[in-house]
Amino acid sequence: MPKKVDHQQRRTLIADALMRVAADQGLEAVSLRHVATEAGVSAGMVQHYFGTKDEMMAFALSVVRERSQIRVTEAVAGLGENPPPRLLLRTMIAALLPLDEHTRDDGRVALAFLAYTAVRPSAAPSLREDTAQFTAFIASILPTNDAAAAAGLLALMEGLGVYLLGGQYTAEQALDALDAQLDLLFGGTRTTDEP
Amino acid sequence: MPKKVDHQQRRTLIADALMRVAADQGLEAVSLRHVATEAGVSAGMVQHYFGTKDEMMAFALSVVRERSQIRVTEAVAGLGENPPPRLLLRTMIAALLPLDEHTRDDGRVALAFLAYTAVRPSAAPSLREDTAQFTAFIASILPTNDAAAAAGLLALMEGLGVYLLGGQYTAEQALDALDAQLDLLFGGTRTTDEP
DNA sequence: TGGATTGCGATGCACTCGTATTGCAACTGG
DNA sequence: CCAGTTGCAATACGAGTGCATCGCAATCCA
Repeated sequence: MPKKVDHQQRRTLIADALMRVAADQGLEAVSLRHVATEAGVSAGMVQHYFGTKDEMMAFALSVVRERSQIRVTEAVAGLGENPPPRLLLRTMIAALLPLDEHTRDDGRVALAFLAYTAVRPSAAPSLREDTAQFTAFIASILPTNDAAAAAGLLALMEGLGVYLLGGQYTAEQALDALDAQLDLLFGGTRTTDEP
Repeated sequence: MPKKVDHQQRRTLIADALMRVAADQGLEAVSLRHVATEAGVSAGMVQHYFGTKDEMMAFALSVVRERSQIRVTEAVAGLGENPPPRLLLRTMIAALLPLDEHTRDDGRVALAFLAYTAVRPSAAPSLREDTAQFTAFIASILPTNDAAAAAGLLALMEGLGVYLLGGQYTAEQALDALDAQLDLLFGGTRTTDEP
């Protein structure tokens, strides 16, 4: 077995390039050659690691999901053990919002994939599962234990993300809206040090 | 001046075809020839009415926005004069959600355009204005007059739309979440006849 | 009735696309 | 040391893209 090469590393390298292209030119600009150029490799190599374009897209989507997970767990890890529910929720949701220029890129890619999977339902189940898990978790720590309220909070997060990307809301406005919502859900008393 | 033809009608005919293509194959499948075939006309004619593809896209986007407006005003018109604020809000928001199979198509197109304009900011200002107007209106009829709460409600609507399209939420779940939110905003007493 | 002007179909052009195929260099296990 | 496997570059191909151009038919104003 000659030439040991880290396949996973190559694939994520390519996926990174794909996400860069998608972030500032849209998913429709993602082609084998574009991605290859962006990654600084030959088009043949991309083809070597991803037999087909759909495979490449699927992998990139999995990377996006994975990164979101990581962002959330990292943010939560900074809270120490047994954080108050409201702070926990706020931290998790804020971690998923495209608030700064860097996370905006990821958000754009995620939004592009959202529209992408809306038409190619092959990857939809996994996204559905993510959402279901998240709603269940939110409901479990909400004081009311209300499934509808949990679904609403998650939807609010998604909408904030969309409007942040579209430039309709500023980061401040989005966080204000989030905090106002948490006020509503947790009874109107602010328990965290928000500006 | 020969051959009087209703330009506007032709253009909306073509835009309709575009939206049909975009609804079930995605915006990336939208090409001059595809749209022409879907519309049952020649590719040359599409080119005749839209000098460039971007122009066609821009027009289609304007049609999408216009249709949303119409849907809302029609729904509101069915309420009679001076409807209670909560019912008014619920009606308007529900009219914008992709709740049935028919409005799902429109929603898919809107979502596709959302991702599209996230990368081509040329059409973003108009969307921004729509959102700003809507938030201002919502804030004006909310009992708390809270801008953040209004922004949150709108974001919640957008998120519900996204999740409805993705299949994460059913129509019932989405409406439950909306009603739960209105409960929160209007003080917890249901003033309308919801199931 | 006769230009003039418009509507629109047809064709061509220069690209880009995804994928299949080929060839070769590099490396490693025996 | 060399056979064999693997990594990767290059190329070719057919299909599809947006757009420019041409040509002709239909129509209206004079």
